[in-house]
Amino acid sequence: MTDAISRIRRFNRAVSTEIGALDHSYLGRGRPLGAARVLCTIGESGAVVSELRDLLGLDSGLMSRLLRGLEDEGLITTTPCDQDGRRRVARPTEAGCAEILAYDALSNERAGRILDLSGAQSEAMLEAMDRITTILGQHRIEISEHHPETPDARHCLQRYYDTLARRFETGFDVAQSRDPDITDLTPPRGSFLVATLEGAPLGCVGVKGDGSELAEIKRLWVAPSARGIGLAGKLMQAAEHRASDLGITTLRLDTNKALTEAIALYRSTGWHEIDAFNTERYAHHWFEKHL
Amino acid sequence: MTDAISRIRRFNRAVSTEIGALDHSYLGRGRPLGAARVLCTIGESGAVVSELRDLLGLDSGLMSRLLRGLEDEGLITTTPCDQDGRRRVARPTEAGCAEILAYDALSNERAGRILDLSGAQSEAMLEAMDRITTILGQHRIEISEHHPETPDARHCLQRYYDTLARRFETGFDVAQSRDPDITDLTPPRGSFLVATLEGAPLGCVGVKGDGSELAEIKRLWVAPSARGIGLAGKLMQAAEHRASDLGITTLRLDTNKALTEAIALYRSTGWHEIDAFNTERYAHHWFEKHL
DNA sequence: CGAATTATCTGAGATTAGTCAGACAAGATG
DNA sequence: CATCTTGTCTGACTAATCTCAGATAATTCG
Repeated sequence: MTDAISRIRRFNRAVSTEIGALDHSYLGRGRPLGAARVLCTIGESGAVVSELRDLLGLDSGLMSRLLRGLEDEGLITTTPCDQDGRRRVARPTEAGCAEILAYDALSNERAGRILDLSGAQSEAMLEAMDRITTILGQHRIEISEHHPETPDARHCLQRYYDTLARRFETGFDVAQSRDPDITDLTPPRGSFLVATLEGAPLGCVGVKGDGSELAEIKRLWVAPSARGIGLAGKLMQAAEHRASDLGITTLRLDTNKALTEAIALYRSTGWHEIDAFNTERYAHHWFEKHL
Repeated sequence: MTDAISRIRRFNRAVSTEIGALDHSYLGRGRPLGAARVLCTIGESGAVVSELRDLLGLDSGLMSRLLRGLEDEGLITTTPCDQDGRRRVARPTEAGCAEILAYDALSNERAGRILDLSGAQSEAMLEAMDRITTILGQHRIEISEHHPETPDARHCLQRYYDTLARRFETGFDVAQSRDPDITDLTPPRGSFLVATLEGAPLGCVGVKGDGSELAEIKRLWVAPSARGIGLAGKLMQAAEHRASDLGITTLRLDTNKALTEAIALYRSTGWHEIDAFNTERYAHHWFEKHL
C-alpha cells in the first residue's frame, strides 16, 4: 500500500474530493458546466476557437453550439481572425467579463476554503503544491526576455537578494554590491531573462554587457519550488544563446563560495575558473566561458 | 499572481490536467463513467448499497438503475442484507472482479506515466503528494488498536527504528535497547495503536503493561508526511485513554534528548519529569503522568 | 487555376446523468 | 396492532454531453 503508484492514487483521491470542488465553482450561476468552462477559458483577453477546442478537448460541433449559446446570452462575440479568415476569435463582451470575474471570485472562495481547512499547515501545503505544479508543468516552463523593471523581474530580483542574505555567511546588502545598470541588462547591450510557468515567475538570469564582446552573467536565481528540475542549467543555456545573438563572444561571472550548486553547474557546463577580474565584495570565485 | 489563492488555483490546473486523467481511466472499457465508478467502489469485497450512495453522492433512482445495469452485464449480484432486510448488498461476480482488476491496472498505468513524466524528481514529487494527502485528509485519520505484528504495525516500527538511528548521536541498534515483549503490548496487559489514513499507516504508539496499574509508553512515531498536524498529540491522547480503559492509573516513559518535539509535547500535556526509573541505554529523560 | 486541406458550422440523433413522485416491503416505535 | 421511517425500486421526464455526416468558406499547394 505504500509503493509509488498507491501514493499517487491516494493523492488523486484526496485531491479530487477536496480540490475537485474547485471545478464545481463553475456551477451555481445558472449555466451548464461546459459553457462556463468555455467562457472562463476564453478569459478576459479572448481566444482562438481552435485553441479552445484543443485545450478543452471538445468536438467541433459541441464547441460551436456552446459558443452560440454564450453569444445568445450576450457574453461573447466571435469575429473572423485577421490573419486567417477560416479561424474565429471569441472575445468576451463587457457582460462576459463580469461573468468571468464572478466565476473567478467563486473559484477564489473555494480555494480559500481549502486554506481554512488546512489551517496552520497551509504554508507547508502551499509549498508542496508549488513543487507538484512545477514538476508536472516543467515542460511548459517558458524562458523569455523581460525588462528588469517589470513586476515579474523585480519579484525574481527581490527573492534573489533575500536568498543571498540568508546564505552568505556575512549576509548581503544590495547597496554594498555592484548592482548592474538597467541599460546594461537590456538590449542591445545585455539581456534579462525570466522563466515563467503559466505566468508565475520561477527563475531569472541577467547578461550585463557594455557594448563590447565581453559581458557578465549576473543574478542567476531559481525559485525553491523549481529546484532540482535543471532550470538553472536551462537559464544559463538561454543566457549564453542570447549573449551570442547580441554579438558577445566571452562571458564572465563572479560567485560566492556559499553557492555550491551554482559553482558545480558552471564547472560542468564549459566554464573555467579564472583570476579575480573585479573587486566584488561578495565574490570568492570567478569564471569565464568563450562562446 | 503569487498569493496563496493563486497558488492553489495554479496547482488545481496543473493537477486536473495531469492527474485528472486518472479519473478517465474509468473510461475505455465500453462502460460509462458512472457505472465504472460504482463497480470500482463496490470493490472486490462488496458493499452495502446505501453506503455506496453516500460515498458517490448519487440519487437512489440513478443508483438503482446503475446497479441493475451492472447486474445485467453479469458483473455483480445483489442480495438482501442479513441484519436488515431493507438494505441490499452488492457483490462482484467472478467476471466483476476481473473488470475491477482491469480498471485498477488502467489506473496504475496512468499513475505510472506520471512517474515517468517527473523522472528524477519523482521522489520529491511523491513526498509533496503525501504531504498534501495527509493535510487534506487529516480529519479522516483513524487511530485503532493493532497487534504489533500486523504489516502496518511492523512498517511503523521499522520506520521508527530508522528514525532513531538517524537522529541519535550514537546511532541506534534495536538489539541494544529494551525491546518490549509482544504480549506486553497487547490486551489485556497493554496496547499498540496505529494511525491510518485510507489504509496507509502514518504513526503509532505502544502501551507496555505488566498487568499492574503502572505501564509505559513506547514507540511513539509519526510519518514525515504527517508531521505538524498534531498527530503525535492525538496518538498520545488515544494511548492514555486506552491505558485508562485497561485499568492503568500511572504511565511512564523514557526518551532521548534528541527527540525535542516529543519532549515538548510531553511537557505540555500533563507529563512531569522524574528520576530515571530504568537503565535504558538511549534514554536521557524520564516522564510520568497520573491518569 | 483546380484540388486538397483546414476551421467552423449545422442538423439529426444517441447516450449519459440527474430529478421527482410515487410504490412497496422491512423494520422501528408507540 | 397501526403508524412512521427507511432503503430500494420504477416510470416519466429533462438537461447536458457527445458523436457523426455532411455543408460551407478560407487558405494552401502543386
